[in-house]
Amino acid sequence: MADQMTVSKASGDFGGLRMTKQRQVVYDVLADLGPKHPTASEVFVTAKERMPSISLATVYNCLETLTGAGAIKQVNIDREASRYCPNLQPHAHFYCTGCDQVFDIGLEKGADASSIWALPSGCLIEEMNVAMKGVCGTCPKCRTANGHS
Amino acid sequence: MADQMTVSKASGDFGGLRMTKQRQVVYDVLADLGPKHPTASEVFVTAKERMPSISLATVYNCLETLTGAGAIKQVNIDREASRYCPNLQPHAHFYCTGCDQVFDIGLEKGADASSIWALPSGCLIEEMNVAMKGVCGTCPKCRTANGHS
DNA sequence: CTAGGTGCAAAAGGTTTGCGGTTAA
DNA sequence: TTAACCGCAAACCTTTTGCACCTAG
Repeated sequence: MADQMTVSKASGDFGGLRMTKQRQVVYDVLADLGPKHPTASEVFVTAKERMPSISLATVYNCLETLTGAGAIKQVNIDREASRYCPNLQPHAHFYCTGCDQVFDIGLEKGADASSIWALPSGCLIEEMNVAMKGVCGTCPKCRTANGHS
Repeated sequence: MADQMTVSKASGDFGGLRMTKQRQVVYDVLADLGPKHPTASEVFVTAKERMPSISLATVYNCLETLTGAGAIKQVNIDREASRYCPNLQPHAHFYCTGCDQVFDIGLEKGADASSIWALPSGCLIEEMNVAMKGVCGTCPKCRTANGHS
């Protein structure tokens, strides 16, 4: 049972990052929207409901800062707008073309995402990004797409 | 020994695709620039040397069409401009921050890129994209970056 | 108090599109 | 012949930036 208390990380605890109200709101929105993997614009919409004065540029700035601080992750799928993800575990992203949603996909027990690749010796991976596309087969739209009438 | 005669794929053989001079030039440029993983702009520069009348929009259109036909692959690393790749084998891309190059990374013998992920049952992968970032450790710049004076 | 963050508006960069003329099949 | 494609320029969308004001520490 993973910790569900991610609604509001203790203020001022992002590795010495100066915690402004805007950054807190942006982080909280992302934690609340959690598995929706919202884009910057989508974060902006919800953030503006909670803090009407916030600007889109600030949302971008906050997302970049939080990403740099390692508090969140940026997710790029194709050329679409970046999405953001509060899940810090190593995982892949699966974009379902049926329901237009993004799912986090964890590693199989004991699996290692880098050992399957024939890396030239000396290569040092600092970051790996795995994005999949397909149909999830469980959502209503996908069942239809899969021919379950 | 893989077939190296990729300089110019027989005209009109991209799965029934209408083969225009522009598409042929774009494909040839990509095949020639091969492992450089050029961006659309870079393809445009070389294509224009061979066919001065070609336009950037056409290069984009051709790259998109060729990608759709499965003749080439589009490679997205972070938010940078898309790169294109004539290598149709399953492989990952490694971007070296030291020498600013992109390398193709093949799978280890017998490895399977999807089986390491704990996919919900019913999930059907149609496409997988693996991008890594780091230092390759072999180019001069990387050796410097790695502290080899 | 002040370094750093914010809001705004404008710019940048990559990519797509609309349209009249052109061309492969 | 003609549906599909090209070249051009303008539009589009996401993201970044410059600058004056504001605020957390």
